[in-house]
Amino acid sequence: MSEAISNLSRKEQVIRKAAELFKEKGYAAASMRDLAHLLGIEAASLYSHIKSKEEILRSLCFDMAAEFQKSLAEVESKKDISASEKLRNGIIGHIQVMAKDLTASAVFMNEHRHLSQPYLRDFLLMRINYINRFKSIIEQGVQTKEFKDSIDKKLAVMTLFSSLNWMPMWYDPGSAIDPSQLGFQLADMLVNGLKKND
Amino acid sequence: MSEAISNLSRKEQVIRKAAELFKEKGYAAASMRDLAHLLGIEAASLYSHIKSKEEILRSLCFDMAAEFQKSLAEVESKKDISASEKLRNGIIGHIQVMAKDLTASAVFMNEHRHLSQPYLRDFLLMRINYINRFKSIIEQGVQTKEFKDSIDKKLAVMTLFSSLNWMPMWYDPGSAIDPSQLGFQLADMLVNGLKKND
DNA sequence: AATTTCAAGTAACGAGTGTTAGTTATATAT
DNA sequence: ATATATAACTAACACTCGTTACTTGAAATT
Repeated sequence: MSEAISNLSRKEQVIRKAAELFKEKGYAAASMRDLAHLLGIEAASLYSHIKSKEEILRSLCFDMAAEFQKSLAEVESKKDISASEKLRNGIIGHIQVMAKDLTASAVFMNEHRHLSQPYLRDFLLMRINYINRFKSIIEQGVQTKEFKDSIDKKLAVMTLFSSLNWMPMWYDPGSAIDPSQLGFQLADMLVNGLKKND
Repeated sequence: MSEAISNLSRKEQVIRKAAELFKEKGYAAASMRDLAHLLGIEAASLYSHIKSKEEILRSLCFDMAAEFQKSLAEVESKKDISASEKLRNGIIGHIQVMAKDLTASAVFMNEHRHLSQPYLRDFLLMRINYINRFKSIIEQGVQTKEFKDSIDKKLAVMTLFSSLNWMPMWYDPGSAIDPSQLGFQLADMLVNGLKKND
């Protein structure tokens, strides 16, 4: 079935262009005719490759979610590691997943709310689960007294996620700082703060 | 002209409801018929109070922008204050402005891109200006050696803004932590980090 | 009591939406 | 050479969109 392969290839072209469009204009404001025009075809022709507009969004959101999941599971699997090291690795992993596809990451973050049920519910459950696993790492760090106990844990974890999730909106992959440095510095800033600690 | 006052009053009711709707569904996905239904009137009746859908968005975005502007100007006006104290005050001020209207803040952050030209251009220029003024505070802190010079300044300021700007998405005003504590802790976390510094 | 203002209503417009049905030209496989 | 699969096309559907023109009943002002 070599059809399947080449079909997938063209389908992925459509999905990637859609990601760019969704990132730029937002899912709701992006029309299928816009997307078709970007690809140089007619709107109806898109349906040779995809089932619906929302199928594109689903595929973008859930593929990213799976990659985040995988990255965090790998960090969690390593035993005998301090909480701050675990947190650092989690942050770096998250950044690396995003850096592999900044466009899809932006869609994942900003457009997931346009998923219909039951997909939206599933998505949000996965997301809460992911956040809670980071929260556990922070709580572990508080217990081992690596981290302050003065800071609200929900605040801490949401601040962390806010910082991570907005990265695709401003990060320029052609800039001086590369993704692995970015992850490292971001982790340092969140764990150690801006202030000199001497 | 008592008409102006009562008209403004009803107009503001419309705008506030619109803010809720825009926050929940996004500007593009929110229809004037949705908004009218929430207010218990017909869609066409909205136009007794507002000129267009986008006028609502403009008013939400630029009113918030003015408040942020005012808050930062006040912080900047205080002389003989360390960079970290200035940054802390800037963060607390920003959070307080947001906390006064979480719904409008969410729209300000997420929906401004649906402004048409030339409003979008104006908005983005104001925003860059605001960000750069925070960046100046950070640079000042690096010069006085309060802050590390190892961290990329763009990264630092964008991380800061990401944290601030996502707050309206998760903060529950009925929760244990109140807005002024939130601002204080957020500032502490970003300046000093999660780690204990002893 | 007469007039004006306010906030709503009805009806409809032109344009744009996602999507379907059915067709066709080109490239590939048999 | 023939059959198949791919990727496009045209035409159209039912629907929703923001908005305008005009009207109406109630409240406030004179």
